[in-house]
Amino acid sequence: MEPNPVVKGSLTTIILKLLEDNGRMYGYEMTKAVRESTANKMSITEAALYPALHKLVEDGLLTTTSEKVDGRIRKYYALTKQGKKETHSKIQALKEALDSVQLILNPKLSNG
Amino acid sequence: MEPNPVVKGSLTTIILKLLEDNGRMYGYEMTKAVRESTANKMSITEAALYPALHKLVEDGLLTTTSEKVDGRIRKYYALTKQGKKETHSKIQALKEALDSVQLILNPKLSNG
DNA sequence: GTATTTACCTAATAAAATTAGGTATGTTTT
DNA sequence: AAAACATACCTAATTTTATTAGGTAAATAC
Repeated sequence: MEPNPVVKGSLTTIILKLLEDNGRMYGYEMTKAVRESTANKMSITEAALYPALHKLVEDGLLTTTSEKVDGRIRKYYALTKQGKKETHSKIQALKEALDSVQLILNPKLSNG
Repeated sequence: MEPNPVVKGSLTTIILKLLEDNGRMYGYEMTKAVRESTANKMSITEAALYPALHKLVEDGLLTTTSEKVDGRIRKYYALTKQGKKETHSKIQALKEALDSVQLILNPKLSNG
């Protein structure tokens, strides 16, 4: 079974959360981390991931450093000070949004 | 506090869910239902809603009937047979997607 | 009679993801 | 050694979806 793409609009926040938890990561590592933590149910596609990473750097939320490991280039990403600040509020906002959708999918039956 | 828009990509499934629960509804009613069931935390904007409804009709998942109530037109929407079928799988898919994001936001700490 | 609520809608733009690739090195399998 | 798979980066074109920013019109509340 192919893993499904992650919930739309959540990618940026997921990246920030991964970096908050792990300090620094490279792109390919993030795709594996998501597949693992969701038991292969969801994945982030590289075609969505890399542009999102570049935008976060552009917006000043991430910094990047390249390293050669085993003959291959890795671009590590880490949160900037500003990135750390915004991470908290974005995670909070996403959690609340998810909770609201849950409320709609599991509405209160209480009318009596 | 203004309610936030609903999680991106979830609108179509939310519409189907509302109609599954309520039999038939009109657009404006759906916007109120979402605000109510989320305690005014989330709303669906009409600018997103109406095009989404029209597309669902076009795709054969909804039918519509117009009624004049208190001098104003209401366009009621209801699930077609095909709409009912697809509703189940779309709700299931959205639930799994939400669960996966939850797993990423609340990762297992279990490494020992 | 003004504001708010009900009730529908669209056009232009922006944001985000998908589709569909491409490049290159290292590792494993046959 | 060739083929397949995994690692690791990337982009261009398109599509999907939502936002911004309105508009129309009738009923109701103030």
